[in-house]
Amino acid sequence: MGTEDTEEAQVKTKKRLTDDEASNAKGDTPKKSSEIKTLMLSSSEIKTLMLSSSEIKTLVLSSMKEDPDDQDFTSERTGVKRKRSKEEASSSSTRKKKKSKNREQGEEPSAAALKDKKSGQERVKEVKREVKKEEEGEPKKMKKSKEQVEEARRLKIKMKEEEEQNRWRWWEEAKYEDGVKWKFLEHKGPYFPPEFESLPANVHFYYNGQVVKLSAAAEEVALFFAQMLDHEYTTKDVFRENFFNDWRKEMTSDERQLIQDLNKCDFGELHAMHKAKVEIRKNMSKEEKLVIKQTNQKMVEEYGFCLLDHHRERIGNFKIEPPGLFRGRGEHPKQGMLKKRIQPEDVIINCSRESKIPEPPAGHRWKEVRHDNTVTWLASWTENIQGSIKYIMLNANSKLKGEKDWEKYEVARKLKACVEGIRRQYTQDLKSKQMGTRQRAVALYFIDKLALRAGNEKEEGETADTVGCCSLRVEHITVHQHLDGSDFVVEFDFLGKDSIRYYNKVPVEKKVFKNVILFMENKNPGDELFDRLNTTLLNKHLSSLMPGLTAKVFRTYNASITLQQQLRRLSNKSDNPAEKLLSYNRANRAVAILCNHQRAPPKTFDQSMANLQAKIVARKEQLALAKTELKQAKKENKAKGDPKLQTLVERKKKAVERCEEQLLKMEVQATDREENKQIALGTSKLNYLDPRISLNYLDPRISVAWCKNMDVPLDKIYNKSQRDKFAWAIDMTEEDFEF
DNA sequence: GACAATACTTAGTATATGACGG
DNA sequence: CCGTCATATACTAAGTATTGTC
Repeated sequence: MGTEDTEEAQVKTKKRLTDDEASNAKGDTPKKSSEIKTLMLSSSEIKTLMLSSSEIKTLVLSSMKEDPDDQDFTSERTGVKRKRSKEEASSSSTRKKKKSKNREQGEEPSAAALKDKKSGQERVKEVKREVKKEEEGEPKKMKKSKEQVEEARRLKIKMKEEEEQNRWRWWEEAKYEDGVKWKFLEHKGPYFPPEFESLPANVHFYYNGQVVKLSAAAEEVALFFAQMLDHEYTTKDVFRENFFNDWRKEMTSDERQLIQDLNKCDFGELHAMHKAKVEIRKNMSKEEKLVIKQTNQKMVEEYGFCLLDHHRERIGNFKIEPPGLFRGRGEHPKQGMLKKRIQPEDVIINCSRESKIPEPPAGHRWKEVRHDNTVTWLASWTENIQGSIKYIMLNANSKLKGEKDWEKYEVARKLKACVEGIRRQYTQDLKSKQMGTRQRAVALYFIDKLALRAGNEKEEGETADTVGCCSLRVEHITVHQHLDGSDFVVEFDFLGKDSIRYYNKVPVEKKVFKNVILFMENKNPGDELFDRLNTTLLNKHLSSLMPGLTAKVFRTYNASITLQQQLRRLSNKSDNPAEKLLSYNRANRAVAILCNHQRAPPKTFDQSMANLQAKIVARKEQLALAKTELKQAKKENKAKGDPKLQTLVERKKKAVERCEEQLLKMEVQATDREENKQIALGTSKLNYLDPRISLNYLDPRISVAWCKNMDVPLDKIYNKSQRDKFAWAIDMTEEDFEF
């Protein structure tokens, strides 16, 4: 029901409230559109690993799972591991096992081996550099370069294999008992941002024209504001007021006495200093930048990983959020408030009882150290703006995140099996005598058909005024008996998550239409449309229809099923690679429209579009030239038959091919972007469709299977981190996979 | 049963990175 | 080799959903 409609891709207008009113143009759906992701992978794959001794140790440790006596693991932990290994052996028997064999042979990445690996990676880099030089160089050097290309390729493949071997294939292991997220967890604790350093003596703050030397606390907050001066944030009344209030709280009483009016504050020198610093950073020499890079890498090595059940896992956000001025989205009532510096005394650490407990920074202690293995976070603190809890958690490529993701798609697939029944039921419920049931039915209809979010209640005045399905108000809906040739049209206009506007005119079933009118009767614009319904009630009902079913599952289900259908409809095995990618991107776009995913347009959109067109023209010329050169070379070759000329012909041929390929690619890219813009501009002046975000809703196995079917290399579709994140799907998916 | 607390996913924006053309 | 630009990653706000508490 929902999906067919999405295929028609009704034009939807979306944008921020603050933007100009859209023209509500109901244009035709552009016939072509998509976005080519040019993926540059090679260099990221060849990341130079700075192996600290700690990493080597952890790697060695994790590789020694077959040799527990040698380690400081408790017998309990090793016992668990042994048991799981056995289970793994039996449970994975139905799956592909070829790759796991190396893992079981207990290959030990000794320090020496690791060093070797590192040098291998460096070699690849060197070879690549040289290859680059060669390509531009003399033809006679080609031979050598070919060898080196070959070597580089081999090394790359070897590294890939190595990485594959080191990967934790958790999806082949048995799951833990309910609620248990890990058996062993060790980490270094979060990384704290550097302390504030007072301003240099030659940088002044002025109040009412007079130099004022601020206390350190006040100075730090003043600098937060000064740094943002270029942003329009700082011109908003709410922002300024919130900032000024919180700033004054940080002042000494003398300062507070003096500084009473933000308009009399002159942050000019602080602002200039900040800009100068940014400039200096930008103009740093290569060497200086390298030093910074290496320092960062060391930091990642030390704080960016944890040890979870014998496996070294990347942490997603190991840094404590630095202090600053809160920037909410949309018309946030708390924008500009001071986000305070977090101290170790605010932080709760979570890890194994028997692990090495992280050391708090010198002179500090943790708020608490707990050992709760039913949660996935490593550290947490309470943030002062909303009073919500922030967590340090693992990277998306970790077991904990991956398993949850997988589970999510499995629930959505289960919904596929029973969605027809559920639709029949809510269609029935539209006629219910119970008001609550009817409201539930209409809400469900919207959630299913339009992929609306559930719409939890929010505390008024705490956040921007945004809504989802259950929290829609009368003012967000307009009903039209007839509109643009359709009957029973409901017009939605509200701000959703992140204050992104949702604007849509949808023809609905008559019963739905009548109900909406009924729900709106005798209500004020500010009243709730579904006054007898909330997300808890809705989800209670849903979970009674199918275990694990909640409102958001519909978004996952409808997005994934749409992608699958669109891919089947749009792509052909006989298409050329660029066309295949275009189809893939178009299918993704259909999902982005469904999910109302947008972003601010790049400031330089028009410029870059023009650039691309110019490039295409240039490439066309180049192609023409290459063709004539090829002809010329062929002619000469025929006449003389020189072997040298023969190779020249070959080269020219290659050049022509390369040109054609690139031209095709660029043209597809141009089409894609142009169409993206068309969709966006047909609906809103300021926002663009963002097909990338839909990733959260799309079962990666659909894409993996599609790649296999279409003979498209996976790295055309997923970049490195996406491939890491979806390793489970890439490993287990065959070409006959069906969502 | 309301409501607050908790945990975890989703999402847009800012910034870093690195490929590519000049 | 260097600047420009697109892409990748970092960051963190803003959602969803469940659980605990009174």
